[in-house]
Parts: sequence; structure tokens; C-alpha cells
Amino acid sequence: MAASTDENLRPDHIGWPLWQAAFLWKEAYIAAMQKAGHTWYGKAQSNITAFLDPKGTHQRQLVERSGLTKQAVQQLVDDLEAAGIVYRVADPRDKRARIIRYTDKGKAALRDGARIKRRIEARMTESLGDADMAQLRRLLEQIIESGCLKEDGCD
Amino acid sequence: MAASTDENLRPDHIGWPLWQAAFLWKEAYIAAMQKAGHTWYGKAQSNITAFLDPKGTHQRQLVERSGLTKQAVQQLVDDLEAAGIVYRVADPRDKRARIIRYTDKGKAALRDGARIKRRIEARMTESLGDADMAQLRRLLEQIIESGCLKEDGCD
DNA sequence: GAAATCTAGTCAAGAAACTTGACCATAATG
DNA sequence: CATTATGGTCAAGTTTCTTGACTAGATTTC
Repeated sequence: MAASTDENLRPDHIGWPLWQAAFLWKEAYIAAMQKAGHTWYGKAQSNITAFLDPKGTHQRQLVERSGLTKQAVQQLVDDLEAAGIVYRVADPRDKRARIIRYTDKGKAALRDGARIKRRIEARMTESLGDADMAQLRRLLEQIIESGCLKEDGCD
Repeated sequence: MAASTDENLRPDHIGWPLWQAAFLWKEAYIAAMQKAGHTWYGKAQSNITAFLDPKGTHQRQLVERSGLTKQAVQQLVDDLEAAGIVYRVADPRDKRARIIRYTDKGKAALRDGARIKRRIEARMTESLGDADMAQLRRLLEQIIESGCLKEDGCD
């Protein structure tokens, strides 16, 4: 999905700007990551790395957090491992499990990612101002936490 | 991607709640559409139907608006046609082109979709209040139109 | 404490949602 | 009217994710 700037066709429900803004954010972030040399990073990867705990993560946790199947998660982690971003070590507490950890290359990407996110956020703040930015965050969090988008209150 | 309600791991940049809210919105909408009997409607379909003009649309326009390739658009429209949602008629003005129109079934889905979106938005408004809802919309639109997420202001 | 069950992860195959490339008919242009 | 651009199609391949079958180790139960 992309920016359809044209149109008198633009829908009037709030889902549209919401989606549009989120989409642009993600696009900007991925583009900046690529530009920063992290060419392995794409849409699919962002769905996994977002849930990687710097202290180490089980695949199981990634499954819970991402909502993907364990097989999908495994493949994505395999790819990250092949790209040299993470590695897996045996979990001493559970011989079935393995712990996923960032490599040095992965840690560097993580730092770059944080920097890029701050920069994008700074551009947003420049446009909206501090007060509106804080308000936006507050409103979004309220929507998420209120569960008003989760009720299956359908006919 | 799903809701990872857990976590002290939650990132502090605004991209996260933005994405989360947009994701939940879309998920709620698609789930409600399915529940309303429009079982053909899914994530991929939403990327096309969002850009279908009720007055008729060229595939070319869908390509522009969606950002997908013309081949991807064609396949999605093929699917919609097979599902009986749209049909294609020759464009009298341009013998190369065809115009995509909603079938009656498609129009019914469109009406249902509008109703569902209003209902979801109503739930949000119930949670946020009229004033905050209006402001949220204003803020999102400002972000989108300011282009602050489009500048490739990268190193 | 052995049997049944559950859990973490893996392997293989396939479906869904795209992409790139080659192509044709028509339209627009110089 | 020859060239080039446009709207659409056909075919094949890639990426991303899914379902199904399985193994080794943990947990529960009796």
C-alpha cells in the first residue's frame, strides 16, 4: 500500500489516516535502515526484530508476541541468523529450547535503529510541536489499551 | 503482527502505538467484514477495494493508488471478479482499457463496509470522546500532509 | 516412576501475495 | 505514418507465511 495523495475519493473514517500514517512511518523507517546499510532489514524482518529482547529471546516468545506461526518465526529467525544478525545458543534451563541473541552486527543494527527512530520522531515533533506530539501518543495508547478495537461487538 | 500486550519491552517511539492502533483497526474491520458474510475480504483485498471508485475504476488507477505493480493489481482484480464482487467492461473511450465496476454483491459489501467502519469509529469515539477523536484525526492528517515522514532526510 | 501428555523446536510441502520479464493491441506523438 | 508510450495480459519466479508430520525433552498423572 502506498500514498494515494490524489482523490476526492478519500474515505472519511479514521482508519484511513491511521493506516496511512502508520504505513508512512514504517516505510520511512525501513528505507532509512536500508540506507544505513542494513540491507537485510525489510517488512518481514521488522515483524520479528520488533520483538527481540536484547537480553535474549526464545522462539516461543516471538510466536506469542508476533502472532505468527512457529514455523514462520523459525524461518525468519533462520534468515536473521544467516544474515549474521542473531545466533542461537542452547538454553541451560531447558534442553529443548534455544535462546536467540544479537550478534555484534545485530547490536549495531539495533543501535542504528534506535537512532533512526529518534530522528523520525524528531521530524514529527518538529511538524506537530511537543504538546500535540505528546497528545497524539496519549490518544493512540488510549485506543490500544481501551480495547475499543478488540471487542467483537458485531451483529 | 499481533498485539503483544505483555512486555516491559515495549518501545518508546511513537511508531509503535501508531502501528499497533492501525493494525488493530484493520484487524477489527476485516474480522467484522468476514463475520458479516464477506468471506472473500482479507488483508490483500483491502489493499485494492480501498481504491475502487464506486463510479468505475481503471486498473491503471489502482496501480497508481495502491503502489502495487500492475500485475499484482490484475491478479487481485481477477480474484475480486472471480468472487463476484466486480466485473470489467470495455471502456468506450479507450479500446485498450477496461472499467472495473462493482456488482450488486460488491455494492452490498461496500455498504456493509461503510456501516462497519462507522460502528468501529463509534466505539473509538465512545472511548476517546468527540473532542479527542477530532483532534486525533487532525493530528494524523497533519502528519500525513506535512510530509514529515516522506523526507529522505537520511545521512 | 513409568505412561501419557504437553511444549520447544524442526523439516517438508504448499498457499498467498506479491515481483520481474516478455508480450500485444491500441493510443498518442513527432 | 513510423515511433514511442500506455493499458492490459500471460507466464514464471520470489518472498512470506501456512498447515501437517515429526522429534527430543519437560511436565503431569496416577
